[in-house]
Amino acid sequence: MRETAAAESRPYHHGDLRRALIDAARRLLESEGPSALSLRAVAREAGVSPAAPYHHFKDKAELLDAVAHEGWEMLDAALAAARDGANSMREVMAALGVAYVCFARDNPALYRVMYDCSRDKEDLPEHLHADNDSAYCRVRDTLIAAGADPSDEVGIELATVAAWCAAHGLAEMAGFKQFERLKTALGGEEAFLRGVFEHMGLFARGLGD
Amino acid sequence: MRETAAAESRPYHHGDLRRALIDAARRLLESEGPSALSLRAVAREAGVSPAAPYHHFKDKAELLDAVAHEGWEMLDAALAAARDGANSMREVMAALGVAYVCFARDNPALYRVMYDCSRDKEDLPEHLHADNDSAYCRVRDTLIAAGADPSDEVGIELATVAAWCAAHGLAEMAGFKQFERLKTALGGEEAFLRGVFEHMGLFARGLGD
DNA sequence: TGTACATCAGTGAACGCGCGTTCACTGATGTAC
DNA sequence: TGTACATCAGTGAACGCGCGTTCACTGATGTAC
Repeated sequence: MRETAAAESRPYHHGDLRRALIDAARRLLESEGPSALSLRAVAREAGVSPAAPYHHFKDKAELLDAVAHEGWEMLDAALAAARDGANSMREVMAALGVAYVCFARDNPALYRVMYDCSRDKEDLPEHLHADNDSAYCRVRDTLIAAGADPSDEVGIELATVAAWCAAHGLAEMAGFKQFERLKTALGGEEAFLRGVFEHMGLFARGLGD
Repeated sequence: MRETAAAESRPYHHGDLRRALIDAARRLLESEGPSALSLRAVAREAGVSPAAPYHHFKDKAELLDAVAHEGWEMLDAALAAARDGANSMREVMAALGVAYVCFARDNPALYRVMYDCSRDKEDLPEHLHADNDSAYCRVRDTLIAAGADPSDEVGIELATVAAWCAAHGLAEMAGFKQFERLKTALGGEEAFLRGVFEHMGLFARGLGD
C-alpha cells in the first residue's frame, strides 16, 4: 500500500481490493439495479480483471453475501441513530419504522439484495437476533419501555415480529405509484409512512380510534 | 384441435399453446424457482421449440406478465373465498390476512414473480384497486363493516394500505427459520400468522392490551 | 545493507453454457369458389 | 364435394452475448540469512 505511488495510474497490487469490490458492487447496484450485479461487472467497475475477485471471494455468492452483510450493518446503524434521535419514548417506535423504510427507499437495490440473500438461506442474519444491541432487541426493548408486560414473552415476540413485517411490507410497497395521490394528500412521503404505521392497529383489532 | 388425433404423439398444431406455456411456466416456477424461468426453459417444459412462444408473446417480459396476471387472479380468488368462508364479521379481517399469507406460502415463486413484475412497472395491477369487488375494496369494506368511520376516507385508505403492507411483510417473513421456534410454541403456523396479525397494533400505538 | 526465494495478488485468454431473439422454412387449417 | 390458396402456428438452426469459473502466467512484496 505504498502511499507515494498511490496517485500514479494503477499499481499492480491494489491495496484493498476486497473493500474496492464491495464498493464497486454497491455503486453498480444503485446505478444499474440488482440484475446487473454480475461478478464480471463488479470486477470491471473496480477496474480489475474478471479473475481477480477470486482471490478475495470463493465465488459470486460470497461476494453478494459480503455486500448484503454490509447492508445489514448500515440498516442497523440507521436504526440506532433513529432511536437515539427520538425526543420521547412515544416517538421511538415511529422513528424506527420511518428510518427502516427510508433506508429501503434510499438503497432499494441493496435492500433487495439483502433480502434475496436471506431468503436463499431461509435465514435472516443471525446477529440481527442474537446480539444484545441488535435491531431486533431495540424494537423489543422499545415495546417494553413503552409499557408492554415483560412477562408476556410470546406477546412481545409476536409484536416485535409484527413490527418487522410491517416495516418490511411498507418498505416494499411505498414505492408504488398508486400511493402518490395519498402521499400528496398527506403532505409528503414521511407523513404517509407515519400514517400507515399509525393505522396498523386499525385493521387488526375490533377497530376504534 | 382434432380430438380424434389428440392422443397420438404430438399434433403439429398445439391447440392452445398460450395456455400451455403459462402452465409450463408455473410448473417450472414451483419446481425450480424464479431464477429458472427462462423463455427457453418454458418452451422446453411445454415440449415446443424455443421460437414457438413468439407467436403468442411479444417477448419474455410479456410471458412473465401473463404468469403474474394469473397469479393475481388466483390470489384474488383465494381472498374472496376466505371472506365468504368467515363465520362472523370479526373473523373476516384475520381470514383475509391468513389467506393472503398462505397463498404466498403455497406459491412462493409465483408470488415473487408477481411482485417483481409490479416493481419493475412501479405499479400494482390496476384491477386490484380499480374493480368494484377487488381485493383492495374487500379490505376497505371490511374495515367499514367493522365500524370504521366511512367519512374518514384518508384514515380508511391508510388502514387498508397498512393491512396490505402487513400481509405482504408477513408473507415474505413467514418462511424464515428464525420463527420456527415461535411457531411450534404457538402450536402451528396458522396460529403464528394470526398471532402476528393480532399484535400488529401493539407496536404502533401507545400500547395497551 | 543486499540478495535469494517463497508467497501473495494480480493478468488475460480460454472453457463451456444458457440465454433472448431472428430467420427462412414448412406443415396444418380454413375459406372462396 | 373438391380444389387452390392465403393464413396461421409450428420447426430448427443460427446469431451474438455476457456469464461464472479455471488456468498458467507474472509482477510485486516481504522475509531469512
